[in-house]
Amino acid sequence: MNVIEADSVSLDDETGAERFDRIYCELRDRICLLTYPPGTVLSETKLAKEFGISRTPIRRVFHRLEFMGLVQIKNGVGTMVTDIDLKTFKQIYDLRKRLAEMMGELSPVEITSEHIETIDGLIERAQALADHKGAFDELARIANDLQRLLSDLTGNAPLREMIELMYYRVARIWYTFLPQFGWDKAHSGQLNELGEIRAAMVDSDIRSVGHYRSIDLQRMLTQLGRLLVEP
Amino acid sequence: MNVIEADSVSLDDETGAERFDRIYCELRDRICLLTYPPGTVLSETKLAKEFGISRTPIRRVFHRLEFMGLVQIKNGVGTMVTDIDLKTFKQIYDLRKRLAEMMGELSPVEITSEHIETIDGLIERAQALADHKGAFDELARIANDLQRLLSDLTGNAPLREMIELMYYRVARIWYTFLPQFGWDKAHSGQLNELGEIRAAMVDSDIRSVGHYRSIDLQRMLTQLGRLLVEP
DNA sequence: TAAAATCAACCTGTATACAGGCTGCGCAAT
DNA sequence: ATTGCGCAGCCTGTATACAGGTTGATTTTA
Repeated sequence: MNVIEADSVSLDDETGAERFDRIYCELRDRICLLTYPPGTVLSETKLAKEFGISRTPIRRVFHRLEFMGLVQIKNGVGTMVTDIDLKTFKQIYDLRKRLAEMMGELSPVEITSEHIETIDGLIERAQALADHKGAFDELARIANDLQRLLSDLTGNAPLREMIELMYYRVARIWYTFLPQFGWDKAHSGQLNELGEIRAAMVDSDIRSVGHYRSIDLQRMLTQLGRLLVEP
Repeated sequence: MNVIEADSVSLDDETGAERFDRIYCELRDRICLLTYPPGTVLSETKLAKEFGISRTPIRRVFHRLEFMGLVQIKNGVGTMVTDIDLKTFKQIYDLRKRLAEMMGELSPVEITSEHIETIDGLIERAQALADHKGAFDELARIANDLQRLLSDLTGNAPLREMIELMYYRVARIWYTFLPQFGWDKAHSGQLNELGEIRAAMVDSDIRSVGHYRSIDLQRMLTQLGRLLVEP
């Protein structure tokens, strides 16, 4: 009971902007983690009821998600989670590779011990998955958190916004392909990237951080291409 | 009277989405062409009256403009046209230089005779300004149209979106500085860029188009730096 | 039976009343 | 004269009724 009370009190305290962010992040994550897979129809009314508010603020969130490219709003039909064709997927990955390289070149920030601790935490979480074959959802969450860490290391604010935008636009598609790679490959691949990036971070070499990130995006594309050709 | 009738008929025919785009572009251009200079407070109610609609669709436009970084919405205060500090301005220009280079490298499109005709039209308009000292607004409109042409030449759709986003985010600031450069420098500079880009286009060399664009953005930064140091 | 019209049930879009936040003016107390 | 309070008038935020669009099942008709 106390927990519930404390929870509702903290919810009452939040401003309109904070609530907007909370609901926006919640829905974004549901889309990116495939709680709402591509094609899902979202209803303003139902979500308004779920969050205990009216349609108006939900509509605002929907329009932002549409701007991010995560949903498509159709009058009279509904708001649907978008899918991405392979051509666009590759275009975004090509772009992300370049943006990753730029991360270390445009106004880089100083790497602190906090950053190192954060990535150490991610590595620990990834290593802990060795005995949990098939925990793709935790793998995706770690990828989310790694992206957040890399955002912190991107000093050029507009560049950071774009990198995030492109990340969230394809995250769910990447997540869709993940199981097809097989658990071992996906798991070891993530551990590998985390290790490379950590090494670059302890050297305070943001340029290398971006470089490894770029390489890993290319690796993803290559593996995907192999997957699409062979079977 | 007939004109008014025809006008109102065409307005009645447009869908909600078309009206949204029309009003969005209208307000965006008013901001970029300094009809609403930075700091201007926009009122939902007044604009709703001006366009003959209710606050709701205007709010949608406002939220999009906020996402584009052109306005800031403050509860209880109003919706204000944003200003940009010099640090952010430089960050965006650094980013735009890189994006311009990428334009020719990521999935370039084929240059058609239509594209050539378009830039020839722009060059004509710019040359026609030789006898109109101080027509900075037409200079800005030509720059807008050039940006639109370059968008057409950008095959990578997400990259195109980003280039446009960053263009509109700083366009009004660039326009603010323009008169300080002096008419002759601003005018000849634009003619120069148009000529360079046209030459690259007739060679079907999009890579060079992007390169010249990048160079011109750097030139702008250099001139601005000189302006900020000397006086 | 097959095709066409109908309509009910859902969706988003719009208008509007009301709630809540911010600012600055004016008045009162010190 | 100055400081503080209160409130009017503006703003955006929210809830909600209604308008308009879309779809698909159902009924009607040839």
